[in-house]
Amino acid sequence: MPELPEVETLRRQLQELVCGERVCSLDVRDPKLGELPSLAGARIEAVVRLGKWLKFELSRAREAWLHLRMTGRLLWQESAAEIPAHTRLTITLSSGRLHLIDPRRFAVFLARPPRVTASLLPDPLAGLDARLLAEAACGRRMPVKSFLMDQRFLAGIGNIYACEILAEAAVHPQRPAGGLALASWKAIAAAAAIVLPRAVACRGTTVSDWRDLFGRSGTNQDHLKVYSRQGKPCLRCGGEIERLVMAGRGTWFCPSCQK
DNA sequence: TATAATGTTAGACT
DNA sequence: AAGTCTAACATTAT
Repeated sequence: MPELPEVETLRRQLQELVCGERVCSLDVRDPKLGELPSLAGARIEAVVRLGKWLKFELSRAREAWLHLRMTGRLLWQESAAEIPAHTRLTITLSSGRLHLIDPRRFAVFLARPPRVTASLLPDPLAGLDARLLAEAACGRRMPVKSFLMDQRFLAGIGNIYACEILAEAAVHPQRPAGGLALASWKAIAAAAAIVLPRAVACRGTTVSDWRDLFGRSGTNQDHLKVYSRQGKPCLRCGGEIERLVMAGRGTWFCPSCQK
């Protein structure tokens, strides 16, 4: 579910809310989470994002890593309200409780850094560099959409934002990444600089179940140009948005605008 | 009932 | 060898 803008939304809200707080207890409700870090007594010093990973930096050089995968979300509760359905983990702090809610149960929570966190290129929210993109894609025949979503190259872009960035850049998702001209990479970098910060400002895209730390929907769904819009008119040319399947994922684009 | 869903990855195939 | 595709994970919603 959550991509870079959604995870960044949580990071900002957490940083504001729980920094300096001490962990009272950790309540594991789903054994599938496996061995969990012993966090009780630790103080949360910072919350950092690496791609779609959230890293909690704790006192005494401890840390915890969270990846929400498809349906994971975090919910902050200050009162002793009922524990929501699909809660897999509850972290109790002095001022409230943090629930990991995750119907599909794909999310992972680790005491150590995951095997692969570093991507080749800088964080997309800091701005993509056309030259670096062209260099990283050089010689690759993989489609540009797969390239944008490949966390080894770029960390944080998932299916929604790959589709939206390519629509904004007017680049066809099936174009081989290695064959793109520098002008196309410039268009993609410029598109990402519009799409991603706007999605962060909107607290993410709620097309089904995404909610922020306080249970509120995001508003970026109002800005989607192609995602999930097959058969609807392109907002730029009026033509029909098409859907195809790439690497098993729905892929939406305007065939007349995106070449 | 069948299909698809915001992610990742192991294993098969080319 | 490198790149690409499929299935699997588990559950809900249409």
